[in-house]
Amino acid sequence: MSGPTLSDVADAAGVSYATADRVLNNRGNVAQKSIAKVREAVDRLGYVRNVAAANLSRKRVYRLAFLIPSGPNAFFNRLRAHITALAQHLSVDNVTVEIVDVSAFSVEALHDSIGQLTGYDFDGVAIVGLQNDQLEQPLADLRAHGVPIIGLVSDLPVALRSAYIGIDNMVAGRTAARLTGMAHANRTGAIQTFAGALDARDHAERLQGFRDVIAADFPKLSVLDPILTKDDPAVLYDAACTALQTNPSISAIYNVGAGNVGLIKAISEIKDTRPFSVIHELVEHSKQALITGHVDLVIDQRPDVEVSRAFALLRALIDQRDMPPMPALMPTIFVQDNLPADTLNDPMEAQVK
Amino acid sequence: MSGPTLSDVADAAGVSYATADRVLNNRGNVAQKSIAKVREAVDRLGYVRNVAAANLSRKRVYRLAFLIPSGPNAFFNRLRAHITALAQHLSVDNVTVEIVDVSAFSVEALHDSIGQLTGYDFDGVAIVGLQNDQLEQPLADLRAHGVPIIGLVSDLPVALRSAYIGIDNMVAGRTAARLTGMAHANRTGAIQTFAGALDARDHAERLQGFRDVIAADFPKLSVLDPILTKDDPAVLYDAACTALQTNPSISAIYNVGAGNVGLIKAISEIKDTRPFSVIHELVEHSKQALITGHVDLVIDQRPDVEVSRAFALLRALIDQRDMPPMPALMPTIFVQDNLPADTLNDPMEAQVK
DNA sequence: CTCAAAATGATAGACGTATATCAGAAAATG
DNA sequence: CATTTTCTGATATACGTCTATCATTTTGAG
Repeated sequence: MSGPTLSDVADAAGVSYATADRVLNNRGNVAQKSIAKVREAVDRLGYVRNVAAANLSRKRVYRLAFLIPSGPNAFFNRLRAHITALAQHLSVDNVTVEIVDVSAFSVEALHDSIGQLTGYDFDGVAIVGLQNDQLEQPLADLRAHGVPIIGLVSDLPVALRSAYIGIDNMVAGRTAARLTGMAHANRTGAIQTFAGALDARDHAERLQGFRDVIAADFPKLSVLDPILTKDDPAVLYDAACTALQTNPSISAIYNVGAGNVGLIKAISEIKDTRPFSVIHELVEHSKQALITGHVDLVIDQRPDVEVSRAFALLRALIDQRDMPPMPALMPTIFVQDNLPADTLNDPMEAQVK
Repeated sequence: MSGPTLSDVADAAGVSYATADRVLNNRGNVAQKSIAKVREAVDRLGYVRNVAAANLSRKRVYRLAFLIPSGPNAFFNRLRAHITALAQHLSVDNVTVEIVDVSAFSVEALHDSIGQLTGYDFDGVAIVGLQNDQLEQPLADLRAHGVPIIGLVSDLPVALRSAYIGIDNMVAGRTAARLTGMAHANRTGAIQTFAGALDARDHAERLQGFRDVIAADFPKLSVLDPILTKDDPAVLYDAACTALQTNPSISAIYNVGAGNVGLIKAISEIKDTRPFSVIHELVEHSKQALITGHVDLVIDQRPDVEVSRAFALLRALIDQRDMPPMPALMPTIFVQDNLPADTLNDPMEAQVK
């Protein structure tokens, strides 16, 4: 029924429990011959360590750290909220979480924060990363301490993390394009795009995916070059107002970045028919914009799913188990009708339910 | 660090471990006064039972049963596949699953199957249900045996199940309507609808949601009365061909039910521009239809998410824990660009073709 | 062959809970 | 008050693993 125990393995291998234990927890001082015998017995019997018993015995606690960009960005606040909410429920399983705030998009700050992690001994770390060589040193140090590292939302240098949890931004851009194209119903049009900065990899990828699909499948549409906004609502507001007044042929708007409060404000001030509008990340203000009809679509990366996966993955890595089945994350499309009911900006309120 | 133990609670309550244990596992033969003292101590110390230790001690196995409609329906095959896949990975946690096939949509068959569950002693049961009074008796029996019951995909009589996991079909219909409306870009049009049967609650609800949104927000569109198909691909094929030939004003198609193989075939045979097409449930053939461009949208209820929630929920119910945070399930929109990579194929599917 | 080093076996206590047994105390009954 | 009934406490064993200790055997080097 419930599988073989380590004693069974020891018996089958013809060694003592102590030796089998030495092999499994590689404590050293074991002859190669014995190691082989035990490994063979493990395979033959299909032994899997009873993690519950093991954790009970060694009073295991999973001390996890999440490095999240600080600042007013609503998406990261939502991410933070999901982390704390889930962490509270996982405290039953001896999981403790520390959220480390990192100055947004600063390589230096991230570098230092990762470096400091080595001091406290965390058992696993999830990082909203950057693709930058400067991060290699502290990451390698962390790894050397045997700490599993995963990239979250935005990837780290590939060689130095065990996994990445986040969406494929090219796919996100393609999805946005597909629906924008559909909404034109074979009419002609021009799509004004906005981005925070083009050296932000996710922004560039979304834009690329968007362009690819429009070019391939919607020849009557043209994609206007992105206006760069630094994700600043004020900049976005001004830019959107100007663009809309200057170019009456704009039939759609797509912002690959953040700062949507400004964009929504600009759209809400349009008197006649507004352009078809697509933005990213479902947060309180984008949700409201869907409901009030100022925006048509929100492409979301489901931070709740990402967070829950991050926890599961880190635990699996720490226990050195194999991972549960996890199909690739795909961007989710929200319209005003399939909005989740929960509040997105207030973690405390969400708890109450 | 890791919370108080039951011994701590006993001490705090001024009773013996044995008495504290009697209270927590309500073994009876304990004075009201003692019960109160223990309860108070539990609250005061914030004691939570260490489930891992408890399960270890009592060699707990979670024997779960899933009652799933049998037959060639691709969606339910996919559901089955997700159940077995996840079950395999949960075997580490002593979870065993039995999938009980039930003749599709037959109240009598479901009645009997539920009745038989009482014999084998399962620890928790998930049922793809029907809203029918006849089911109350066997469900009540099961409950009397202390077996948690949840409705999956399609709900059971509300009073007799602990929870329902599935999407709101009204929302699904509304979502379909919103996007169909968008795709008309303010043009006029007529939408031909299809349904398996209108006494199937999910079909009726989807249709209702669809109609509501079109009526409210897209006055230039009309919703044609549904053609009833019994979810039979052959019927659907014939009906779709006839409708499309007879009524050239059809600008869109929406099938709230199954049997899409037939519908897709009919659409693929159209020579000039095909109508905008929306169907439900991402399975291998609907995925292919998206890729080949015979269908524009697939509204999916994410059976993988449903299954994983079902497991988590059943375990929580069995352990009498409180549940992890679970925001309402919302229908997911797939276009050809945000398709999951994994194969949705399954053995049954091959036979149908 | 000798002696240290390396490897192995045997075993015990701990983790927190479940379950059972038995003796003894408190309460209810007449 | 005696007697049954109900309740309580004390204690032991088990679950599967980790960790540690100590004695013993095997191996390798000189």
